[in-house]
Amino acid sequence: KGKEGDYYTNLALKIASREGAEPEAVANRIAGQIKHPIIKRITVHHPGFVNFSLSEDYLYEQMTKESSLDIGNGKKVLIEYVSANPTGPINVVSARAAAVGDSLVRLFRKSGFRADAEYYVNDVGRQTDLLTESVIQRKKELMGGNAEIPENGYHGEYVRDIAKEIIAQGIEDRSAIKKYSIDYFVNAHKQVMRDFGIEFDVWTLESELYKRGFVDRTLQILKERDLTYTEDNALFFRTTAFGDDKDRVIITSDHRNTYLLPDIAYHLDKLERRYDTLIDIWGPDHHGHIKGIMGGIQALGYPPGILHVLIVQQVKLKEHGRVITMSKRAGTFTTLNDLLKRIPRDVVRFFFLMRSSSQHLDFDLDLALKQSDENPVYYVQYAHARIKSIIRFADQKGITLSNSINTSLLREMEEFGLIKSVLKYEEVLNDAVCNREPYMIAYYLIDLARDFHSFYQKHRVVTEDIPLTEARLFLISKTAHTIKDGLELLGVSCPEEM
RNA sequence: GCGCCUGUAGCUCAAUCGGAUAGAGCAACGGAUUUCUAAUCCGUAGGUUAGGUGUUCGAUUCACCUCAGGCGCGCCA
Repeated sequence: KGKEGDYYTNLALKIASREGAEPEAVANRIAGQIKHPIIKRITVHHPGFVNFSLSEDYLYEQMTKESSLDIGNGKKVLIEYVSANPTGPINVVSARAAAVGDSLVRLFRKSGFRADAEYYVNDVGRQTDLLTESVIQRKKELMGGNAEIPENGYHGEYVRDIAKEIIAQGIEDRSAIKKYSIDYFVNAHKQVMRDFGIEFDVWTLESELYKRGFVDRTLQILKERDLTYTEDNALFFRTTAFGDDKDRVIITSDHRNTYLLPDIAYHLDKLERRYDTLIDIWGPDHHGHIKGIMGGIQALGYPPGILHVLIVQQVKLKEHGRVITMSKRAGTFTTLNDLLKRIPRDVVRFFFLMRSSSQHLDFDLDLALKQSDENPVYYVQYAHARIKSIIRFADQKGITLSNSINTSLLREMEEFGLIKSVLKYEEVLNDAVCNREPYMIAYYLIDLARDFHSFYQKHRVVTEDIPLTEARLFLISKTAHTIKDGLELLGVSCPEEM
């Protein structure tokens, strides 16, 4: 999009600088050589930009075509996200990752990929042991004893809730308590994901990877390829061979696996399921693990480019102009559950997707609660509801869309604005998928809604002029359809009336 | 100390591979509706892009330095 015209290129400036030529002369030569029916006008501007304006006939013609994007060619993509540990509730960063991940799955599917959504459950290891011990201590406390919560144990109120249930059900055995505690959270996570409108295709348990031998196989491969060594009684994986700044421990001196070994095994499992691309969505505290996993992928013989790790940045909750502090230690962090209790799902989704996921996000609770023009999600939804209302009105008048719409009756400035905005959708989809950034859709929808509202303010749709009415009805139904499609990609509902 | 993210209008954020006069929303101010939804529209104002140096036709964007905020640097996940 240029300052003038619909598209621009800086090609002349690039050529001129390489050839030592005069930019505007190059631009003029380019402009002089391009002739195409879809281009109405080409202009050259200082210092050497070439601007293209599309012809009206081309725009009219495009309006009558169904838009679709197929850049995936049926390639398989696996998007793994949230994967919160079954040792506590889902926090706001994971909630944001949930919104982003789900939207990406929808985006990839929309653009011709075969995309699966996956959730990984770390149901093995020290954290689950700590949870188990914390529950046992709370149980002891509830039965009249003193709780001795271990160092780095879990202090949240939910630990007490689990202990109560365990007492009520008479569960005594440690391993049974462990299973009960993990199941408690896995089920809770499944439920809150459903409440958030997200269905995962696959839930993979870490314990299953052990059972199916993936962890042993991974270790064997690393050893065979001479990528491990023992130091201080611990087994190291030579990640420095793949550009890491230090090697990583995979088996501790007291013979426990660190997270890294099963994580690499998990990626082996994913890769053997024959995906063309893997996408992992992680929180900001995990960026240090990228090199370890990338090293693992390469050690297993796969190109590093097959995996894309997206770091979703942190979320700051704000209320009454103040930041709500989250303290894990005190067990007072805000969860996705809490958020959904207070704020409509559509708003939570839209707010998380309104910003680039690689940027820090301020979540303003006061604004989210407002059902007014300050809240952009309603702005977009309202445009759709307004259009539907007009279509109902036209219907009452007996005007419905015929097969012979004359789109060339649309000649007003606001009409062209809206036409171009609608036609831009395909490009926006492409950008959003290629950049893996759903916020581009959200931005676009706000723009599209604005273009519609501007048009609406200036021109009446339903008039005595039937051919024009039909052309405008066609334009706005196309707009409504696009809004609905876009909101679906964000996982936001699209009401018929408001 | 090292690494990653961030710093753009009062606030929250855009700005495509380095491109044109840095754009939106909210807040502020001034207007608009006898007709299809005012959860709307139009206008005004608001900027040393944290600061500095460099690279070049051109820097919010790239490099280096300084300042400020966040996160990570465990044989936890």
